Amino acid sequence: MNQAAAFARPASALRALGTVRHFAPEQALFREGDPAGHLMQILSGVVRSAFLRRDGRRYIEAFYASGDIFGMESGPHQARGVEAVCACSVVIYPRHGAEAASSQQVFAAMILGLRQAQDHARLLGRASAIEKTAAFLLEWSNRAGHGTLLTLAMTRADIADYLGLTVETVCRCLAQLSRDGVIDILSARCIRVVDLAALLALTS
Amino acid sequence: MNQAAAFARPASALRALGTVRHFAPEQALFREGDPAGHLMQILSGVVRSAFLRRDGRRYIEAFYASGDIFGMESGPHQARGVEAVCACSVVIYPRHGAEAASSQQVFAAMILGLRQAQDHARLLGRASAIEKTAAFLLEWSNRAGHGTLLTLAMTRADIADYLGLTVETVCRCLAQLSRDGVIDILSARCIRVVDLAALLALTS
DNA sequence: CGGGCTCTTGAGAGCTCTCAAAATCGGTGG
DNA sequence: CCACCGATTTTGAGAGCTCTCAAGAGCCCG
Repeated sequence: MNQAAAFARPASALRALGTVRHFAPEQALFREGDPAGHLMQILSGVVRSAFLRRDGRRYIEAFYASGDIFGMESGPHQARGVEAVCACSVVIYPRHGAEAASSQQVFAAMILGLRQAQDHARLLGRASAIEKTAAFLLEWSNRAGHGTLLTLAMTRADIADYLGLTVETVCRCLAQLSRDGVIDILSARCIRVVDLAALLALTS
Repeated sequence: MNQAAAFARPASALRALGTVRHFAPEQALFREGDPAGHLMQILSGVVRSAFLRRDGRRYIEAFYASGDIFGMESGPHQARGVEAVCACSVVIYPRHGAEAASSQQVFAAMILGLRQAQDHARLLGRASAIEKTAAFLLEWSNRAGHGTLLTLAMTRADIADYLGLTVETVCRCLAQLSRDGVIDILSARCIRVVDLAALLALTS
């Protein structure tokens, strides 16, 4: 999963083709239904890819953080909005140019994206609320490297919409994990993983 | 979604590199943890890609039918079993040879696979049992072309594990759709779609 | 015709959602 | 620096949806 970090370095060839842009929290990277002929790579910050259902509920397809490349699958598909979760910097390049310049890299990013989508589907399909919450913490624990201190950029609502739960259920699960001594909730956005093994045990 | 059919024709260049094999119902196309250095394309029949959780429950990641290409994402990832749902024929070729011969085609198949995985995740994340069931019927309705008569190769258990539901819930939802006049259950595996618009309305 | 598997239907339990309200946090202006 | 305000987070109580457990019906195959 942290293969993503590998893209940060050899991206220089790509980087030359792209333009760096900065976004404020909640700002849209592009509008729904944008022609979408471009790839993006996160330099810093966190971004979310979200759908809005007819019934008003939101589904967050993925969070993208430093090093992540995405946008390969966009096209005349379903409208999705990509927004900054916090202040972030992004490299944007035209899709076809990028593919030509570094198809190998784009290919690798797509395999990674495919695996992540499959993992996400498996998580949503067959997991209890507590398991989903544990998996979420584990995912960001891996992204953060080996430190046990997580600083979450997103709100509980973001987490809930990513896990297919409600805000209240996410809160209750986090409280449960805290009560069980698995995590330590320093503040709402700052969580220390106390018992990594217990989190792993909740993941299948 | 029926872009898949497009691969059936220009696949001849690929086909020359691969070997055609036939499988009996329930037979494994390869074992879990197989080196997995190959791509596969379905010629006929239906195949499923499944995980077994520690708690014994099963998760079906995807069904593959005629024309579908898969195997791009396999690697030292998570063990999954790929089995024939019914008697089927498959072309198998070494992954690297195939990539070299027709990277464009493999690339397109991966984009398709990525979108399908994302669609599946969205379905599992934010949909009621009845919506999931409707989406499943719609998916196979699209695959079957414009006819309204569906012949399902898989059992209710397969459908349930694909949708993240139980067998009983799938039965109840199908019965509900039948009672509402949306579908007509001719036999367990043979369903006629009576009101396509109603199915679409259940999909967001 | 019998046996086993799949499918269907019912009743009750459990988990998550909904609705509601209190507590906490972060930023703004005095 | 402090008080205030809105947004976010947390906690509680009850409802609803899906699951579990159970039994009957239908189907295929020997």
